[in-house]
Amino acid sequence: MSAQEEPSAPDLTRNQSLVFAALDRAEGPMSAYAILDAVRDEGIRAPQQIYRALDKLIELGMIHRLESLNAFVACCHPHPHAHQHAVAAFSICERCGKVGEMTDEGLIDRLKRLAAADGFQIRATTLEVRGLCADCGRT
Amino acid sequence: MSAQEEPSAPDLTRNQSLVFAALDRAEGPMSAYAILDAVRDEGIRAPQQIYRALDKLIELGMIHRLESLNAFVACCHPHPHAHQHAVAAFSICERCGKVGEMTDEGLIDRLKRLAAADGFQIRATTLEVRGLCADCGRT
DNA sequence: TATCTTGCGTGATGATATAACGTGTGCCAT
DNA sequence: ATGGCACACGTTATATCATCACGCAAGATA
Repeated sequence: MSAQEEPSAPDLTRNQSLVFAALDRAEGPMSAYAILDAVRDEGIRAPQQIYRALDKLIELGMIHRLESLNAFVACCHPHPHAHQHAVAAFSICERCGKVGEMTDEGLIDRLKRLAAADGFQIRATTLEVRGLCADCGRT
Repeated sequence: MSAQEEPSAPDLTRNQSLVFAALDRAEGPMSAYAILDAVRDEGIRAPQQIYRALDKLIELGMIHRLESLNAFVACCHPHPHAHQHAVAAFSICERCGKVGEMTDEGLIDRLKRLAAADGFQIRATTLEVRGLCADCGRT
């Protein structure tokens, strides 16, 4: 570990901050265009501005993309950036839309080994399950 | 298990057959519009016709959707339809585009348990890894 | 026959994502 | 200081992916 790690995320640009704030407020997944609507008042006008911010935030590990939803969520981890965060699995409730973020080192390990058996080197992982969350499962 | 299971897939409609054949020939993922281009000669003209066929083929388990690619692949399993097929994990090479289909019952089990710990009931699973395949990994 | 279901064909539209271009700003080696 | 570089920005246009809504036709079924 090297010396200076600010605990919070100071180095976001204005657009990146606005986009992250919108996602963070939402406490649920938002599409890029929903985010655009949410920040239009702050002077952002074009999809491209959103997508550029999203790319950066993903790179920083502050948000995740949900491929099966074409949407984005703020990462649930307490510390907003820096510090390696493990590959996450997402549970997406098809009834209420709530998204849970889960981590299981053993699961990831197993996946890595499965891929490695075919000589495949993993660079990124998408792990999403859809179904009913605890609340909705009670019917 | 009930009585009649034809070993092959006889009950596809014309459009469904054309779409499946295109995917099967390709031996790689195709977008819906790429499929459309591939079957335009056979009289198919509109996206809707493709998407309807894709929906049915997915329902039959003959093809898979790759969420992280917004594309589709023919299922690698020998038997084209009927007979329950396990949840699959896909490895997607970012260099050559090749897609591998892997299965690991233990992995799925672990995922199920992880979800169940939160009271989540799984109905569908997306499991895709991106990286370098064995060939491309040799640089 | 009357009705149901299922798939089809079509035109329009909605939703998601990127291309391509130029501008501005900070950095810093020359 | 000035020229080059890297990076984010703003904007227009366009590409790509997916669905809606309508009506028609054929086969099942009662």
